[in-house]
Amino acid sequence: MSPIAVIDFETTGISPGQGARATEVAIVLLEGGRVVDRFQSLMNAGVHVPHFITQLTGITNAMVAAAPPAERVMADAARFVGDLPMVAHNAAFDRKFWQAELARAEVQAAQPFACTVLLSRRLYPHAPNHKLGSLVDFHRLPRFGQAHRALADAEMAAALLAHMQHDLRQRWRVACPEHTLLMALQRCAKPAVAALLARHAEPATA
DNA sequence: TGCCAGGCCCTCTTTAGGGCCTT
Repeated sequence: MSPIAVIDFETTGISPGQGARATEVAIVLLEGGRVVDRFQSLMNAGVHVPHFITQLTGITNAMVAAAPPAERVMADAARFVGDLPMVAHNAAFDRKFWQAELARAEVQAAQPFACTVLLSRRLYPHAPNHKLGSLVDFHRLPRFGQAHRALADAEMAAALLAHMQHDLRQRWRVACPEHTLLMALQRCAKPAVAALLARHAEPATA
């Protein structure tokens, strides 16, 4: 199975269009259901970290001030990812920051993003909700480190993705749940999910 | 003055509204 880069950002706010900047990025490479490599760094974008964000993440202004410049971190992150397809939990959020921070670093960003929220809504419609922590508990997956830190959340998103790929193989008989299938699945209208998975299922053996 | 994200998705919908999800 081809590797997938699972990413998570910690930021100063909700939208780069409103001036929010990244404070930390973590990326884990998932291959064959296992994490095979990791990238993590705080970054200094020269902005103030709101008190609310420090309470949520534990990331302080002093930590960010001591971190390497955001442009250098993002250039390193882009080299780490290469042209691998990407996954994030609520990918619309992380994709916005990935593209905005890479643009500031003058680095191209063309990776396709799949979203574990959209996938979870299709594969597990009976989950109590689709927050990352709730899904980790719902599927009885291990927790990693401090929630709302980038590496811990990226590890949990990767564990969730690996669990989805396992279920696609075991429950829906999908032989090869690669990133292209994940992209098709997350775009698929919910009533058509079963038909899509059936088209990708291995033929039943006699 | 008052507002300030945005894409997805459900429903008391479709000429709309509001909750979810991320920090």
